[in-house]
Amino acid sequence: MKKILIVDDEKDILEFLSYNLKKEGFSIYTASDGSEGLKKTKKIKPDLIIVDLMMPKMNGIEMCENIRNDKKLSNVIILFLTARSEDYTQIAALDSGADDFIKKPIKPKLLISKVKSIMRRFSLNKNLKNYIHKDVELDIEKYSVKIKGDIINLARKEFDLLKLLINQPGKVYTREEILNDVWGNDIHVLDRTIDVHINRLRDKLGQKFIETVKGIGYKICE
Amino acid sequence: MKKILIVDDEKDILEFLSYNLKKEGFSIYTASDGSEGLKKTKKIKPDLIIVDLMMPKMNGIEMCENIRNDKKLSNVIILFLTARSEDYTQIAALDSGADDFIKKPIKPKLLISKVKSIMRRFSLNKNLKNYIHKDVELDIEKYSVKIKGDIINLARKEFDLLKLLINQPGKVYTREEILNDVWGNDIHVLDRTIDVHINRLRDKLGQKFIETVKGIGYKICE
DNA sequence: TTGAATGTAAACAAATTGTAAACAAATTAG
DNA sequence: CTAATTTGTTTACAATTTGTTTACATTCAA
Repeated sequence: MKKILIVDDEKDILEFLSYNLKKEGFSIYTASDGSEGLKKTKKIKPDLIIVDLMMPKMNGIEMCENIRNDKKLSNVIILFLTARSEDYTQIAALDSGADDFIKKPIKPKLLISKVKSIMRRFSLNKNLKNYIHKDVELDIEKYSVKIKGDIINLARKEFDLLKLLINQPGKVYTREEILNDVWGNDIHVLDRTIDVHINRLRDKLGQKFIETVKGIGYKICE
Repeated sequence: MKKILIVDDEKDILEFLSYNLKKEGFSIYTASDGSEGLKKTKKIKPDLIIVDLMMPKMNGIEMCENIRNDKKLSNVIILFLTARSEDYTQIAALDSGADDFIKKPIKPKLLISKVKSIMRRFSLNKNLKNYIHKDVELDIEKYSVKIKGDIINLARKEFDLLKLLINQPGKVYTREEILNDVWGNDIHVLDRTIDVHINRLRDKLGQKFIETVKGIGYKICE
């Protein structure tokens, strides 16, 4: 289910948006200012954020810039909510990395079709809790992996790596992507470390489960 | 360089938009109605299309639906140009697959930051583009190439080379262009290396897929 | 016909990856 | 707390793949 984080200091608006979007089957999370919004973004990893431009503590633009500078979060879609439609404000917001605007007063139908339209456009990141591909079954909450029903033991890094790859079987993940996602962008580790973990995963999952794309990276066989 | 196609029946607006976007370094193409717009979209493969909602022959929504239904074109960004901001119209347009709106009267600064913003957003996803030409299907994300549905294995340079050529079937790419694009302008490699890779591609894709233009370079047969 | 451009196979060079083992760090058990 | 165990990282080297050059054959247009 798609997760939407709504960030606004006006309670009325939070409730209004929550109600309308929940009806459409989205998972709704809320925050009442930019810094809380940023924290929740990191924690929840929503698919889309609706954020008001003017808020106390940290305004929408700052929050947006913060998110865009974090590689782990950079794929989230950001919609700005704005009472004013002054060009100056819009330009600053767009430059900070916002994807689109919703203008107040908010019209439910327009809101929903805008959200759906932009979601469709970016609908690549699944945030499922369990992944099943071929004989391999991955339970994120339990941190466990089964092959044909039998539980096998994976070390944490092996698990995280598998979790990333299994997200989109067939998609090639570059070593850079893997490092960013599994290790984080500020941790320094050699590329070859990935290869070693891939090797260990292969020992445990079978040699044919993960495929090498030479010069690029690794992917899970479809 | 990013290519933008502008579709509008009013000459003034075409010129106004062209002028402002050219200044920003975009390659601008124009069309004066939906059906011409659709033809040029297929030919030019722009990165972004700005299209007026109301036009003779084929209106913006029809054009948009046509483009979204064509697998080969489905990655283009579409911005609607609209005089009125009626909800009904907007919703209809969004359902047709538009990515955003620009309202008349157009303010240059706002237009440019909107275009840049959405370009930036989508350039993150540019790797998701797929190319299909004749029996050959190229999936950038999966780094895989299919011929009549069968996956074949290409080395990295072969893949990059094919990716370039298939971008515009029929267009002749000079060796210089190929070197710049596939190898980069600071890497020194003999021209003949290209010929060898072309030769290997032909072995894998069939002899008739890539055509030699003697004294100039190579192109993919239309 | 002739010469430059291209096709092509093979030789050679460079790069990438697999893998085992050593080493380091973190975690767990006692 | 310390030792044992597990997990994570680096390293070294072999195997393999990929990339480039070379040499000679062939083609095509002037």
